[in-house]
Amino acid sequence: MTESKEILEKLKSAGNRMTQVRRAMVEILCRHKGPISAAELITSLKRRSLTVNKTTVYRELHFLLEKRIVREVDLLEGMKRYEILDESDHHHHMICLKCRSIQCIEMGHDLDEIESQILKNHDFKVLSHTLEFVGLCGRCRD
Amino acid sequence: MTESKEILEKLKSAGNRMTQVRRAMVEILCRHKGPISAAELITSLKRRSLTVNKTTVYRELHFLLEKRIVREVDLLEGMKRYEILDESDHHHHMICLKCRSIQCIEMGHDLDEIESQILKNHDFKVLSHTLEFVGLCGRCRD
DNA sequence: CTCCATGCAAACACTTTGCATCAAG
DNA sequence: CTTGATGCAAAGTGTTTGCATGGAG
Repeated sequence: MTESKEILEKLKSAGNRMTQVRRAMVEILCRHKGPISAAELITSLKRRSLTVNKTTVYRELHFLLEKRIVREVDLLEGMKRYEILDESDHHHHMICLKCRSIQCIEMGHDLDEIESQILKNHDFKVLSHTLEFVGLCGRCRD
Repeated sequence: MTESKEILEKLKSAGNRMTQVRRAMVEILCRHKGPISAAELITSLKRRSLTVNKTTVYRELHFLLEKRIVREVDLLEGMKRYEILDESDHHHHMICLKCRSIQCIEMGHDLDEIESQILKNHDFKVLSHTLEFVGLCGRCRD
């Protein structure tokens, strides 16, 4: 789990304002396992007695996106999800068709070989990829 | 390129009505390389002097989806794309960041090994996956 | 003639924008 | 005090629904 304190320090020392919403959102994003949606963030904030307008949440997410604190994840649900961006932690997701649970899965550099092949064979320089696995988790297969 | 004639025959002999819109949409989907959006379909139809309401296009796409003629593709653009579903043609996409072009890339069963590892190590049965490569095509790298 | 297909308007879900107000530093 | 953060209402975008009409078989 990435430390929210570190991130907040970094933002502060870069001259960004430290507001209640910003602090709370970074903390929630750090604690939450798996990517979280704007709506879920609002619920989480409310649980901390912080009633925040959706506009503010979306704007803060854009801010964190721009600062490369979070990254956007699209799991084909018709909405975006966000998770802390940690360059050293390359992972993908497993989405259960039944219970809709989302687990992360470490992947290392399994696609590096494929991506260098793509450059050779297709003259296309891969900068990033999205890879999500859809299926059934153990509990839902019983 | 999948033959639209075949698909239309199949649909007809299964007792489905053959309308101008259905015929045209299947043809466009077959001819178009790479996944196409609802809006692009409407433009394509207009080029054939067929002015079709978006509702009709969405409904026809759902119909083709249900009949497993097409599949949905999400390239993180905020809208869905559709392409002819051909079980024997397992491919993914390369999306250029600059020109937004979409190329298909054959992939065979490169992820089978990873997916059986996932079942073993994470007790998660992968049924399908999404894999898209984002980067720069040859022309845009010059 | 019987249904499925279609168009239109309106609703929907998620996200963004404009503008006035608020609060961090 | 200054500027970035916030709330609210409205607009935007992609998609879906309800309902009446139209056309394939």
